[in-house]
Amino acid sequence: MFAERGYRDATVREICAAAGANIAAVSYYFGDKFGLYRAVLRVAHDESRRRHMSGVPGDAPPEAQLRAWVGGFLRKLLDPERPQWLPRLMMREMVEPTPALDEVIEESIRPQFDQLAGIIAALTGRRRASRWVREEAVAVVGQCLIFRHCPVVLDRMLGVKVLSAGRIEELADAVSERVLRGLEKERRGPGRVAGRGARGRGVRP
Amino acid sequence: MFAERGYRDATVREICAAAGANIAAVSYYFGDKFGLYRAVLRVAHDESRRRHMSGVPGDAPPEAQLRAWVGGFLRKLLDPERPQWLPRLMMREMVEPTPALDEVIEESIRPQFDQLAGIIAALTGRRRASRWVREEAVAVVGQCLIFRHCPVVLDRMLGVKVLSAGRIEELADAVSERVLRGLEKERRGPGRVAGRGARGRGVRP
DNA sequence: GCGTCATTCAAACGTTTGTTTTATACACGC
DNA sequence: GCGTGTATAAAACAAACGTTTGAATGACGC
Repeated sequence: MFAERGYRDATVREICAAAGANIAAVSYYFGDKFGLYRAVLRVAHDESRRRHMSGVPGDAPPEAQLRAWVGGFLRKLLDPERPQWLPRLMMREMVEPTPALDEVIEESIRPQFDQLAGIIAALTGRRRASRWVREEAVAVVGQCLIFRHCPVVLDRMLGVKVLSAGRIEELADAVSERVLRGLEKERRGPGRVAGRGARGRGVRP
Repeated sequence: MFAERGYRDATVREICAAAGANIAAVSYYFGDKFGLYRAVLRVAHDESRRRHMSGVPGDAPPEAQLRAWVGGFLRKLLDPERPQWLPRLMMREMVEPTPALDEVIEESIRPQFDQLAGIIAALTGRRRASRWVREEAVAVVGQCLIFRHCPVVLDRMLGVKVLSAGRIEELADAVSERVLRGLEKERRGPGRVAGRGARGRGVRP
């Protein structure tokens, strides 16, 4: 409910009603409403970390790694079959930061971002910590986040429901191919498979 | 105040106090709180449209148009010298849509988006309304929006303050160059009367 | 001067909010 | 059985919210 309606709009009465608990329970167990929110946030990115860290094979060519990373990220953001409140809660925390944001950044966002930067570094032969690589990574993240950030607007601009389950892998293909096209000139020899390296790995349902 | 604290958290009493007006004025002039919000939203994107529509020269080469569009968009989002509440308000409306979102989409977002799609169409020779062009446009928007969406996180990931005034043009350069790199293969020559219609081989399967 | 209208103001209204209180039910050691 | 500590329940609490009321103010035409 915090994810869906925001901290302020989610009332303890509704939360307790949905949980089948008494209103006084939140004060009894968490001190106050914000204590409950912090607890929710904690289990949120515990869950998030456990789910995502797997899935990007370290020995595959970097093109495939990029496709796998984008796919994992988009599934985490959009897959209707997994709890949507996880990414929604983090989105909210970014747009409207509470004192709890720092913890989310260090424990959940940075490791994932560094992983992506590593893949781009491997693709281009540049240093993972370089400004250029990190800005490219930001561009990749931006292309993914917009789908979670304003799906309603995108549905209207594209004329389709982006959030539908089948579309996710298509989106991941499109994003990673676009990124690879953009990096074409910078790509170094070994893994060079003319953009096809990333294909065919999709876990289509 | 709606932009800074959200519709719900901004109270009528605070707004009226800051405006030097009486509390009953909002009921008298706007009907209720939401009427006031809609009025604010209206002047917001009136202002927004007036400011942005200028500046993208229609007769320049499409590469320059793209750079101008991105620059204008990023300045609108980030320039600390112009009122920040404008883009913040729209961001909020996207993340947490109210019944007023429809109006914002049609009157403010869509014209701007179509303008970008037109530029990409001119760059690649594809139809402005095609799915491919519109998805490329979404990618451009995504790369820009992320800077307004979660500046705090980006500062931490990049190790610099992205919002500083001097950086905006650098960012615009980086984004438009990255996009042009990604469209390289699709670009048609500067002699721009080349064949109309769908350019043979689609990238999409 | 006077009535009329639009506007402003302080006060009050009825809800809803997060939180606290008070009472009750249950489990366990002795 | 009994006291003790823990968990749940319903009710009450004060504060804050959006909104309404009714009186006061001022300008204007006649």
